[in-house]
Amino acid sequence: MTDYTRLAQLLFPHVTQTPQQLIEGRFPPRTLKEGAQVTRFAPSPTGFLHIGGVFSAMVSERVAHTTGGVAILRIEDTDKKREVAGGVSLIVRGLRDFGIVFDEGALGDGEEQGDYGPYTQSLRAEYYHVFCKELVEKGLAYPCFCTAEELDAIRQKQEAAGVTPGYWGEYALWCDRPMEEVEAALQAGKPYVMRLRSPGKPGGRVKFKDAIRGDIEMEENFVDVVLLKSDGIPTYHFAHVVDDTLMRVTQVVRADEWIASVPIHLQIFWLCGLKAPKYAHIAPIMKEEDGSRRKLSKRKDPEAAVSYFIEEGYPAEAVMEYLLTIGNSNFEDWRRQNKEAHYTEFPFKLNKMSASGALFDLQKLKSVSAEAVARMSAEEVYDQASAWAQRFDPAFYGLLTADPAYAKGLFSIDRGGKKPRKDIVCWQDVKGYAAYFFDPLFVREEVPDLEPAEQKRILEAYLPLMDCADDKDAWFGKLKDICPALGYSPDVKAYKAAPERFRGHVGDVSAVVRWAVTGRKNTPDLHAIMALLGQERCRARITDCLAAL
RNA sequence: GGCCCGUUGGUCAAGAGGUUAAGACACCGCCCUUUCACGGCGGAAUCAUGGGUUCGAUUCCCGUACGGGUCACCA
Repeated sequence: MTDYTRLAQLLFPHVTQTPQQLIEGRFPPRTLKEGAQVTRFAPSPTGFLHIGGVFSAMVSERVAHTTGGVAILRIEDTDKKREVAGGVSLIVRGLRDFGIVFDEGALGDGEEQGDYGPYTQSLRAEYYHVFCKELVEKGLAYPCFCTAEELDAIRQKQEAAGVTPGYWGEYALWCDRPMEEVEAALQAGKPYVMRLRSPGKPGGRVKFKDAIRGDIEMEENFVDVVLLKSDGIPTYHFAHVVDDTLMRVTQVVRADEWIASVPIHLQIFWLCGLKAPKYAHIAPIMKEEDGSRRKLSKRKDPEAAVSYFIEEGYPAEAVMEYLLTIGNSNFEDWRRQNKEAHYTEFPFKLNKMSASGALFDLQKLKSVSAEAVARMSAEEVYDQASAWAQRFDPAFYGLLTADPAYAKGLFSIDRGGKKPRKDIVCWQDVKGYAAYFFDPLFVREEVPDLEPAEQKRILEAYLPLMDCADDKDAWFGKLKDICPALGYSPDVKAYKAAPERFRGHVGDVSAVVRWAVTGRKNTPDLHAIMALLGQERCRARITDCLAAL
């Protein structure tokens, strides 16, 4: 028995399997069609879900599903210090709110689905140990008993000497200690971490291909990085290698801050005798502040929390479409050519992603959202708006759902044609948009242009003729009919040709009626509004108005 | 500081060694119109910078600047 196998036995007496057995037994190859990608979104439950996380999750999920592959949601809870209670369900629920669905992984509340689990890293300790044990046997990993103070001293020494900081070369104190010393430390029960015995050298080079950036060449890793922390839980680097191998991930999609550690990852894959997955490092969503841009941050930008978009009432699919336009700029063209299609039909491509981070543009989100709402049917608008109101504006929810047919009727005004209105950007806007349809919300907030006496003449002339059941031509005909006697032109062109001959035109007349009935100077099609409001309500409003004049 | 990445209008961006350098959002103007929208038409606005290579560079190469990332028992 060599020293290495003895050490491995000492370190991992509980490990009986080999990586090979795991790979062939518990985690067999998947049967997928040619080109299908297995991807994963692997968040840490360290706080609320962030729009950048949604972006990353969406890209992973889209890549998997547009290629006919599998999307995994894996929870990276190896940092127990930063973990937040309820963090997992926050993520799962948030993602579900946006319609991002995974085939395997965490479901929240401790539940999981899929055959390649567990999908929560804290539950996978045995697997990491299996791989680590083999590395020890091959002399590629070793225990390090350095204290935080010792590590600190090393760092200071390196800084003073101006050399690359890190646990490597002569600074790797436990790399070449005699077996007796290691055993003694172990016997003494000193805490230790497991480190990689890196074969890399300063100045060595590694090359790899990134799906978004193309070929990248970097200095190879020569640091004896930590594989297992003193509590036996792996670092990200090691967990990435083991998990993505066992889960049969083929395409890693992650934030570009990971580019710098690719040499470490590639080296661990190589030393474990494993094939590394393909990588795609996506640029983060940025924010502009004080004239410069920076990555959107959880800490500093609470408006980046997905809860913000939910509360404002942006339709989930609108947010997804916005993210898609950031991700693949040809999405917009596709959307214009496929007006009716669902966004999941768009062929998302990693290699069309931008290598530099896009500024989050609320203006653009609003436009995309208005566009998305305009595409919806009155039924959909009603369903989604009332679902939102139920959560965030119960009083309005009551009004909206008291008479569903009426509410759907108001949403169908100027909707569905070739040129739908785009007044509703998010569900929060609905209340303001529809207020005058509900007596409890009705107020005359704007002031009409005409004098009260003039308004009175018009309304008195119109009221006896008003019939909300008229069809549009008959309805407008009556407005025109009262024009001549009042001194207004029923024809706008005639008015414009000789304005001095009239007090105004039919548009001015209808403006007064509009104001009396809706309290506003601008509304969608007034005929449709009055038809929906009904004769009684319109008469009451005009009568009230008259009484106040 | 070392290493890596990036830089086309205000924003998102297409693009190719020779183009009038697409398109979208926002902005401005006009048209349509009973209001507002919607829609249509038009406008203003961009290749960070200095050197090369080339007949020709925004595109290729090198440097510079600026921005970003990373160098943890965090992910």
